[in-house]
Amino acid sequence: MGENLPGDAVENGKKSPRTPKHWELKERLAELLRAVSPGGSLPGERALASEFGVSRTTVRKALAELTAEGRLTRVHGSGTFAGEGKLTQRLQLSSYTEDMRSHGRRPTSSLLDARIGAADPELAALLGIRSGDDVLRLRRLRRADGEPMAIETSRLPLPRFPGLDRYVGDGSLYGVLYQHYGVELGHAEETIETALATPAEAALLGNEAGALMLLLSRHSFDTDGHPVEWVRSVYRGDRYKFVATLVSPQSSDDSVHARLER
Amino acid sequence: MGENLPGDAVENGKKSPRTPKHWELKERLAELLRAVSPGGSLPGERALASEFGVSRTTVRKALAELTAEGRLTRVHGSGTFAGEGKLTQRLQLSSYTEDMRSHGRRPTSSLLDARIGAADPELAALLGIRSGDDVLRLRRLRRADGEPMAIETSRLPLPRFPGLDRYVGDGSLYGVLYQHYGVELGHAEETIETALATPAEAALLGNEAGALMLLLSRHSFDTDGHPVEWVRSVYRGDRYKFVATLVSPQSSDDSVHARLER
DNA sequence: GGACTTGAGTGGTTTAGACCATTGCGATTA
DNA sequence: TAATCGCAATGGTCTAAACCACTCAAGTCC
Repeated sequence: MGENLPGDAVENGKKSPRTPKHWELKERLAELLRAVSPGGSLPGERALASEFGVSRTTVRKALAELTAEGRLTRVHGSGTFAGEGKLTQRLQLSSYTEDMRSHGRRPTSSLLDARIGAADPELAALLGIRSGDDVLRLRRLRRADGEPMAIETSRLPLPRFPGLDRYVGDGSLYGVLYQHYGVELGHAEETIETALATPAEAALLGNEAGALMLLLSRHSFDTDGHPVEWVRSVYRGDRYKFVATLVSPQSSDDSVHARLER
Repeated sequence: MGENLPGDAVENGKKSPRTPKHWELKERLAELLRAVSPGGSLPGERALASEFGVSRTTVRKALAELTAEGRLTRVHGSGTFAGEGKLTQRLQLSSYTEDMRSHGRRPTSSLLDARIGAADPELAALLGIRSGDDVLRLRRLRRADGEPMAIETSRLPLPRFPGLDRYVGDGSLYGVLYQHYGVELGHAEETIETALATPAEAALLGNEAGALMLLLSRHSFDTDGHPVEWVRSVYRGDRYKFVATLVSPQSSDDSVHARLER
């Protein structure tokens, strides 16, 4: 369609619709992929390279993008398979466990390690303790139907929850906080951004190093407004999607439509 | 074709510390990068390759990841430069314009095109109209301090907003809806996931094809609960970060800590 | 039967080199 | 002076080839 781009970069009398080979190949593979049901296998890289008359490097670049988009799953030594789409996670102060169950998934969670260390100044400020105070660091691996989905690293202020390290396990952390300390969560501040998997994360997630990830940071407070935890979670970008329900800041006065202006 | 589901293998115990060269190089480059102020330049690919004794391909792979993380900016024909960190956008029913202003940024928005087309069944359902009804499609390019940040594609039901296509421009769409139709936004459902830039999007954003993107889909309703728009936005993953404030579903009864269980 | 070995096939990493496209600047020219 | 040209440097794409690491099943051995 005619796209008139006002003052944009369309000078150069010779505008080449430069389309890299690997991109064109990607679209042809996507086409080919539509005929494959989830879990089905694709030809090997070498076969694709000779079939489409390109080098294996180019095939790999196209496959890499399809993989990053979650449309392919690749298993070293085994093959390339059609992906299975994304799960969604509600952006609210609710339970991973419940969210997954409501999607008909079987959620599990395992504690990777629990360590006590000293808070640096930044972390101390976040947790409302003094620099150098003890902090409990928990790392959990979350799965859905047995498939690794996310790595969650929580940090909690031990001075506020003495003995907490003796209570934690594979079960509910929030349950422990409630039963032993009477603490309930009130609100949290959460940020979402993109990231790439580190080799260690990739190994745990059955993912590839450098894979697309969604990085969530959550700063939770109890019902009295005191900080409870600082959490950093990495979710597989090829399998996850977050959902939020947004509500208009106020009912109706003059300022509303100004605040909603776009 | 494969019958079994791949990718469920999770090893434990023996883990060869296999560290690819490009990853090790990436960390060394990150170190080198700390000594460079934002906007400063790095040596060329060929220079780095010979300096670190690796091939240019390996250098490019390391640089590609750093770029995807927003820590580098690369300009074809010019060089490689240190990045400038991410902006944040509040996840609420507020204005892009106001958000940017509150961060001291100068936001601008330009209308790329406005077209009228027929709704397919799915879109019609989302917008509360009949399949085949007219839909106004708006594409906007959003910038901060002149730098392209996002492409936003909105779709609105024309039967509900007759003549809307004559009112829209570079200005506030929500303002137009309020002034001409008395419509204010009530709530919206928003999903966030990762995506890769298409060549067209990349060209508009001054980005690279295949770059990391945050894909936002928003379904907005007015204060009466009627659908107003369906928006699909792609934000630069290397420059953007989203923030949400989460509130505990309800005050206090027995079910609360159960719902908060993790 | 059960445990082990082996090897073919797969994806993963790395190399060296060629060529293309864009940029920016210095030298040249009108 | 001002515009243009040329060219070197930069990043982008692509190839061909080698080797590594992992998987899986067929074959072998006890």
